[in-house]
Amino acid sequence: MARPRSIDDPELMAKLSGVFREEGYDGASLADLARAAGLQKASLYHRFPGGKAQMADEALADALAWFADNVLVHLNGAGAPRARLDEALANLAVFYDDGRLACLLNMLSAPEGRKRPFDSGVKAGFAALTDGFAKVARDAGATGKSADSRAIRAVALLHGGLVMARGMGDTRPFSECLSAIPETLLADTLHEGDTR
Amino acid sequence: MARPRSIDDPELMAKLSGVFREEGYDGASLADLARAAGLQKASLYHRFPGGKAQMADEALADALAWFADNVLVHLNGAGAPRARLDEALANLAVFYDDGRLACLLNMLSAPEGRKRPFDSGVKAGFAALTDGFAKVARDAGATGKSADSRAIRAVALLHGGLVMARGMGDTRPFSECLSAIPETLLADTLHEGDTR
DNA sequence: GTCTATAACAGGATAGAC
DNA sequence: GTCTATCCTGTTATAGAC
Repeated sequence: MARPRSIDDPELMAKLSGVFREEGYDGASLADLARAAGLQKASLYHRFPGGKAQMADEALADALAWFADNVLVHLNGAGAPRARLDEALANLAVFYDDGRLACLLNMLSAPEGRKRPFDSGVKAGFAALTDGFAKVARDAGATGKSADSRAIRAVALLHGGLVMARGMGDTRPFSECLSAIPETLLADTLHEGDTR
Repeated sequence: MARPRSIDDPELMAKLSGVFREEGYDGASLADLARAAGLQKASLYHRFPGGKAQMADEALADALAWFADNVLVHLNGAGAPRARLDEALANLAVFYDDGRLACLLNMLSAPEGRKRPFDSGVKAGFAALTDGFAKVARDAGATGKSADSRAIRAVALLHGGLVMARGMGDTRPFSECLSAIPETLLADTLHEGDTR
């Protein structure tokens, strides 16, 4: 999506992503990133000539790729909508460590008109997830317009749950919101309070 | 809640809040804040001896006070649940400028264990809003446990909608999420797709 | 109370040795 | 490719005149 991606150490990217997810783009200093990576700042600049912006860029591309492989593939795949959705939600719970880890889409989208070329990646990430949820809703029988509405609400529940979990220092809001997503997307086939 | 609050220029606080909401805590430099306030950096330090942290602290206290006066007062007031909720949602739409302005609760909650004494304010803000929504749900007939779940989902919809709107540069997700809140809180009395 | 000026420091980024 | 050492800029913060 974003960059052709040369071969790079996945472990390194994971460490860098962790810093960005915890500190945000501005909050993450090169010292933080170097410490987490176990490298010197100059070494990071050898891997990322574009500096911090490139690190964030690749971290985002990495996350989007993981999303595509572990979440979207289920949402957009074949099979029963509810089963597909459960697979995707289970992997989302893993990705966000049950609400303990923030989302790069939120952490990298702060400033409005300024620099940051992340905007297109962030936008694409939200759109891809929304589309995936919408497909599940349509496959479950929702009309196109209703499916779109439900998908937006589902994405908002996911990210709102993450924001709440981080802000309150409590992962329960995230769990609550995740469990609300099936009802939100598939209300025709599920009744509130049923066996789940 | 946070500080006794000496008499301070509301206009100044509004300007500073705007910078924090747009740039985030780390992204907001003193130069940004001074420019927005129309003051010199040293003047800001005269008003806020505690520096940037105090500015953010007071901005948050300010926002919480506005919330209490314009949102919570309706949610926790008397009258028909739906009418109270509509009042609160209308004011929320104003506060967030229909999704164009981010929420301080999100912008100030980034780092986990670090410094930042905002955590208690952020937590209190989420809790107060959740409690207000829960009260509306209970008054509309929901059981205590169901009301709590619905309230968490409503808060998540609100903040998730804001995150989406900012990330996608489009206010429609925010509007969609706002309109989903009544259904979420009052599902017993409203059916999806009714006249609103 | 607000200004000009500046000190003290951290952050991002490079040079060059190995 | 990774290190040590360093530069330069922007940032936080303070001193002192008005």
